[in-house]
Amino acid sequence: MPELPEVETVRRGLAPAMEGARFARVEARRADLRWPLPKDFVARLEGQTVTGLGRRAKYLLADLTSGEVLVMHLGMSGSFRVSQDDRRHPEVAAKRPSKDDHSRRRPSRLAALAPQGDGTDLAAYYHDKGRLAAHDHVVFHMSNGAVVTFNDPRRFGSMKLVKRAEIEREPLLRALGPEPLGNAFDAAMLAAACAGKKTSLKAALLDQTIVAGLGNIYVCEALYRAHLSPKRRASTIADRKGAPNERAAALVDAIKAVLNDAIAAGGSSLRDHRQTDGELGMFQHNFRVYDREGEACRMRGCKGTIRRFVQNGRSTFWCPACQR
DNA sequence: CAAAGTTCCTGCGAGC
DNA sequence: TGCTCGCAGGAACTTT
Repeated sequence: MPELPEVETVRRGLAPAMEGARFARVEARRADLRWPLPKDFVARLEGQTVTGLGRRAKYLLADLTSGEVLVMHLGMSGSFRVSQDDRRHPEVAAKRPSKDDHSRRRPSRLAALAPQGDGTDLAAYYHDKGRLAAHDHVVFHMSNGAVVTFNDPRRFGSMKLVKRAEIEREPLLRALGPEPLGNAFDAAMLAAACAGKKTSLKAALLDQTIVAGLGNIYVCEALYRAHLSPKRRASTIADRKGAPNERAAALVDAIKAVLNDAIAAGGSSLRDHRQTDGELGMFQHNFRVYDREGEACRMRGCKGTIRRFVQNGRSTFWCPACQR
């Protein structure tokens, strides 16, 4: 699923559920996502409060009171879902008593687990396998009643705990290029990074060490908006000294515009991406080339047709008529 | 069949 | 010529 706009959409959805809340209980239902979770993963999370939820490129970063950072990546098919366990509120639970309600079956466990009275003691309420779906690998039961569930069929996603003080040295983050929506990302920077590159412009934009957060969809869309061919050599957006030309400026503007548009639309929903409330992202309806092979180019004055070809093992969609 | 991502490995060319 | 070194491209991971 997830490129920068989808991850940012997820971050915004998770923030109200997680920031300022404590991990009352954590379930690691699979020990292996992309890599094995640390053996003490649950212990290092439970009891910690999330002081902030940030994003770097396609990574989500949850700062914890322990001084560690929970680094999360959605891979290709990962998604987070936030639900509210209303049974933790006695007045709500009382309105609909049920013989099947797990909370009624566990009074003794509840009492045994009730050291604090603000959520931790109610953790037993949350355990409800009937609510879990296939590929729900990690579940965060927050002290505010929010239940945050990580689902990832392909398990290319990952979670890792890193000390805040060592975050700059973290291998996953260390080599990342600038944020495409940040001030550091401009025509001069992009041109300098592409100067001397023998690879294609498309491959350069997918290279997370040049600019961090773009993926296959938004690279295709940005190149289209900038009228630049994905086959063009990356070095041709710079002059011989590495200074930016007009192509670099157009490309930077196109990248920022398409990412901002996509974030405003809640990201793109193809197979797996959902906003954390389960709503679909909407930006897929605004794709101009991605997955539009054979359709007429919609660029003003262009009579071209959108084509697809495989580049570095991945589908590239473009208009050969207006992208040069 | 092809898929929104990242890491690891191999092969090639440049340069010493 | 031969040997590094770095870059570019491809495979692998997994499930639907």
